[in-house]
Amino acid sequence: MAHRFQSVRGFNDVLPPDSALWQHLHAVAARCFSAYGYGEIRLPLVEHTALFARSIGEVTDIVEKEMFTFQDREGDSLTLRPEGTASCVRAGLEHGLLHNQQQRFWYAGPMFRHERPQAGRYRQFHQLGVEAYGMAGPDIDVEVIAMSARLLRALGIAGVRLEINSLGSSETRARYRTALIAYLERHVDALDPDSQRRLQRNPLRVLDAKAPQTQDVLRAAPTLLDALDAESRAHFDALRQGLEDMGIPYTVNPHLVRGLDYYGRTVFEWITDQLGAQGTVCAGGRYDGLVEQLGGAPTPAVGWASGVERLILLMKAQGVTAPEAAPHAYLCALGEAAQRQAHRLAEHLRDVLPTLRLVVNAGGGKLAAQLKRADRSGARLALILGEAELAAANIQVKSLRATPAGATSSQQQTLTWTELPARLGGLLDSP
RNA sequence: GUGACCGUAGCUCAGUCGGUAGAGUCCCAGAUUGUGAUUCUGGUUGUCGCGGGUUCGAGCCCCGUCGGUCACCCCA
Repeated sequence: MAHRFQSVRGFNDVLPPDSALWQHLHAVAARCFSAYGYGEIRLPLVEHTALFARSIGEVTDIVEKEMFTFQDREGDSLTLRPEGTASCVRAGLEHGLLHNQQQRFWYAGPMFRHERPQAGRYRQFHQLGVEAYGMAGPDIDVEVIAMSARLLRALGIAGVRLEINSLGSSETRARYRTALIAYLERHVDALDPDSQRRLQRNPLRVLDAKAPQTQDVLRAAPTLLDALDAESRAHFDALRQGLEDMGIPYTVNPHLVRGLDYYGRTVFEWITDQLGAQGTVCAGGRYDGLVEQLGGAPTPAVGWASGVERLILLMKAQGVTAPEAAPHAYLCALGEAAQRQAHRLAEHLRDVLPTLRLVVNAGGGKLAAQLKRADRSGARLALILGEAELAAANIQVKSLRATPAGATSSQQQTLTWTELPARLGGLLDSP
C-alpha cells in the first residue's frame, strides 16, 4: 500500500455529524447578527505581514512567534491572518467605508496561529466576530456585548460569565504602566519567572498571571480602575449602567487585560470553566486608535471575536444538537429496470417536494442489505420498488421508525406513484 | 517554544519475560426469521504511525521524526 498522509499538526477536519452542528451555529449566528443590522464582510485569508505587525503590536507573542508567514513568488512577505480585526479595518479603509460613517460588520472564518495544540486551541481555528465603527459612545459597547449575550443564549450555551474592565485612554495606560512597573520592581523577587519576563516586555500582562505567588504580589498593586482618567471613568460607568439596564449580569475584573496592543477603554471576556485551560469563549473591546494607526482618520471602533471550536465544545458539553438532518426516506430498488425508474422517481419527488431529503440506494444488492442501509441512514421510511411494483406503477412504503404516536415498526402499505408525494409531504419539517 | 502521556484491523482495545499478532464490534456469505431486529455458523480485513539503531530475533528496548491528548506559555 502507498504511504498514507496525516493532517498537518493543529489542522483539523470537521466531519459529519459535527459539521451539522457547525452549520447550525453559523445559521444561528447569521440570524443573530442581522437582527442588529450588521452586514457580513468576507475577508481574504492572506494579508501583507506588516498589517499585523502594525495593528496587533510588534512585541506581542502572536506577531513574534505565532504567525504563518511566507514569501510569495515576488518576494513579498505574506501572512495567514491570525485574527480578523486588522483585515476588517484594512478593508474598511481601502473601500472608503469608514470615513465619517457608521458601519456595522460581522465576519466568520479560519484564523491561523502557530501554537502547540491543546483543548480548544488549534493552529487553524475559526472565529465569529463583529466590529462597529464611527460610534464613540458607551451605548455601542453595550450593543455589541448584548449581541454576544444573545448569541450565546441562542446557541443554548449556559454557564459562561461576563467579565469587564476598562484600560482607559492611552495616556492613562502609559501612566499606569509606569506606576505598575515601579511597584512590581520592588517585589520582583516574589514574582514567578514568566512574570519577571513579562515585566520587561509587556507589564500589563503580569496582571492576569496564574502563578499564586504573583497573585499575592498583585493584591496590593495599584489598579487600572483607580488610575482612570475622568472621561474613561464616565464611559465605563455608563457601560455598566447600560448592561444593568439590559439585565446582563457581569463582574468587574480589574486584572482583565488584552493580549493585542490596539485595545483601550472597554475590554470584556465571556469565560467558562468547562473547557480546561482555554476558558475564554468570546472576547473583545474598544480600539479607538487602530483605524488612525492603519492610515485612516481617527475613528472610534469596538468589536469582539468568538472561537467557534470552543463554542462547539460547549454546545456538545451541554447536549445541544443540530436540527434533524437524517433523510426522510430511503428508496430501495430491486433489479436493473427498477433502479433506473427509482432515480427518475426520486428526481420527480425532489422537484415536487423541495425540502424532502431522499436517498436512493445505489449499486443494487439484496433487499435485506438495502433495508439495513436504509435503517442505518436514519430514514423514517423505506420505499421499496421491485419488479411487481414497477409493473403496477406502485410502491411499497415501510415505516422504519416509530412515529410519535407510537405505531409499531412493521407498518407497511402500498401506494401508487401519484399518491406518494402526499405521503412523503406529511414527513416534512414544519417551517 | 517547554514538559508529561499516547499511536496495534474501518472503530474500541488486549498483546505477559523481546520469539514474525488477537478479542469485541463493523462488514460479507449462509442458516433461522415476519423483506431491516434477535440468535447461530463460517469468512475478509494489519507496511503494529514513519525512519534508523541494538539483537540470532523488536509491536515490546534505544534514538529521531510525524500525528494525537493535556498542562505551561499564549489566546478565541
